[in-house]
Amino acid sequence: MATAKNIKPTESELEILRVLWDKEKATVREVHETLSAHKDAGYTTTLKLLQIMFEKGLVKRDDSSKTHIYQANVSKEITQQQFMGKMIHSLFSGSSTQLVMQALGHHEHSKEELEEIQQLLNNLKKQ
Amino acid sequence: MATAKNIKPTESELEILRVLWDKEKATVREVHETLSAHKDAGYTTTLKLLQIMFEKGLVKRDDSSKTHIYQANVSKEITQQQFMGKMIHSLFSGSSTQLVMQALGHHEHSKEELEEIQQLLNNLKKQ
DNA sequence: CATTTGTTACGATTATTTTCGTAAGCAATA
DNA sequence: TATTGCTTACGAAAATAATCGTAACAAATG
Repeated sequence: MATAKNIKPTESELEILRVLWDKEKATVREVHETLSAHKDAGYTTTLKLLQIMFEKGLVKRDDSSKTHIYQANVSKEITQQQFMGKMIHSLFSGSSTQLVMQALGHHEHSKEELEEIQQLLNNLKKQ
Repeated sequence: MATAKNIKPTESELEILRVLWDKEKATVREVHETLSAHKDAGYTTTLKLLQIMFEKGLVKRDDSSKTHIYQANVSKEITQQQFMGKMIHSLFSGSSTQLVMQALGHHEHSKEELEEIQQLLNNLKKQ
């Protein structure tokens, strides 16, 4: 089971993916140590989850040495898009504009960030 | 169990909330009929779900007549914010700006919509 | 009045997700 | 060599979510 397109990671799987996206490569222990900061589950729980994710193709691993080394097998960008799509559909009646307005209106954005958004907006308007 | 702040609706519950947000008030049958369009589950499944949601405070109901009339008890806006917050945290490293850019970049927006966003952006820049 | 139809209540089953306990193996080290 | 520590594998329990079957009842209808 090499690649896993359109497989939706569960909540816990997402937490692990976040660690892997951040670290690029990691052992079970490293992942578990990182998660431990704000969650408490046993080591074997993390291990099992990674094994399941491997089955699904969400991660790949190098098992050439005793201690396996894991790596994400789905990109952060694709996963973001997947979840965004789902969210737009289920909470914003399919309108990504509504979602954008919501996010803009209800969260803090620095001057620099607003400018960054303005740039992108300008580009889009040119089309 | 009157109000249910910070209770996260499940996938199925969200589907039902969508119907209720749209219809304002509805009987179990109406909800079920609507869902039937793109999902197939038995009538009692929808009923049970609505009963559970009532327990949790996600919906309220008028049971003065035999056929109960349900109504959402959490607003679409609050729910949107909840999910957005979760998403920003779990997939965009806490940056709502990144989320906005993603949504702007990867989805279609009409000229009118872009203008609408520009308006909001202008307002934000004034602060 | 008897029957059919539509409704709620609710226990129970099934499916999915999360968690953990235990076994087995290997490698470092006492 | 024996022990200790860290690792994977894996079955199974616990927790959560979704589904349905059946009973009970009331209102409409024949």
